[in-house]
Amino acid sequence: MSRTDISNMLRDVGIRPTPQRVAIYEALKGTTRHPTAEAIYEAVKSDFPSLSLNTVYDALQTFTEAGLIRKLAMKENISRYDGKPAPHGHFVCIRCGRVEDLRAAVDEELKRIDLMLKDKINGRIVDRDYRFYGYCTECESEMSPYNKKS
Amino acid sequence: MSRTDISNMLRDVGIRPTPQRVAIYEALKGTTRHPTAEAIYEAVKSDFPSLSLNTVYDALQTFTEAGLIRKLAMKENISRYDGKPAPHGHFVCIRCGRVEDLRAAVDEELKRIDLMLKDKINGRIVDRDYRFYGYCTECESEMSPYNKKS
DNA sequence: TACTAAATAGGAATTATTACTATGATATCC
DNA sequence: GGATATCATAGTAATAATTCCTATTTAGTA
Repeated sequence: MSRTDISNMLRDVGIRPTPQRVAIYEALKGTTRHPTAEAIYEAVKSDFPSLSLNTVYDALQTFTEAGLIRKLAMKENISRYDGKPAPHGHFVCIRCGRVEDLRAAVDEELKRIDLMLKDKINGRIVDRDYRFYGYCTECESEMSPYNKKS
Repeated sequence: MSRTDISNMLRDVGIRPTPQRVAIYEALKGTTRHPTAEAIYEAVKSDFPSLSLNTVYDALQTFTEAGLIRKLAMKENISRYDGKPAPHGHFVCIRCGRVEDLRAAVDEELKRIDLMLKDKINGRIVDRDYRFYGYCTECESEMSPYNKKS
């Protein structure tokens, strides 16, 4: 998605496509790392030196309210952001902190589950986040008894 | 569960059962409101005036690490705590902020789903939180066109 | 009862996020 | 196309949840 495309898309949903916003959106879309506001700030700043962290927070909130991206609640109380607007699940490593999307196949299962549960839940659902916590494969191997650090 | 029972249980898992800790644990177990540290502090303080908020934070962390309770990540970046240690799902109202446990029947479905997904996920899972966001029934009725506030 | 290790509480420090505001850019209306 | 109103940016300061530090107290143990 080119910057022009992003620009048009933002205008379509009623968000004024400033250069900062386009760059912030582009940065978030270009990664699967679920970055923090700070990380996005650092990434965009390199080719946008005057950028303010406030602008990043403001843009992320604007995008979230428009449903273009989503805010992820993290136990460390530092928000992360996800460029994929459709509901999907996550795996969070409780050792290194990385946040991974679940594999597409798993997400398909979860979608089926949504339909199954929809009318068993009190209240009108507008979003969901199936979250798994554990040790990612990399941390698992680093923690292996044959590969202990300390 | 009496205070004596709590005391013994804490000792069993290697946590020194001080009066503060017992009262904090009791307060959290006695509610389904998923309170914040601050809320627990206020609740316990009434019959424990010398209590420090630090002690509440410390106790909650200790209990969480021991697997007795769980910490819930919230989008507002204010942690809430859940006295039920077993994995279960939540419904979060995006209007009033309340956090409800899912009905037992739904949790049963989710347990079955866990088994189904277990070996389709990379990494070793140690916990999960199926989270639905939406409007609780009370907020829905308050927002109804026949009952509009403003 | 004395000893040791850990818990408490108070204050200070940290830090993610928000609020405020002057300046600058963009869009709208004529 | 120019004047004007609206909105975005960026800087600073404010807010507030959580953590850090430390002297004092308490609980468990010999």
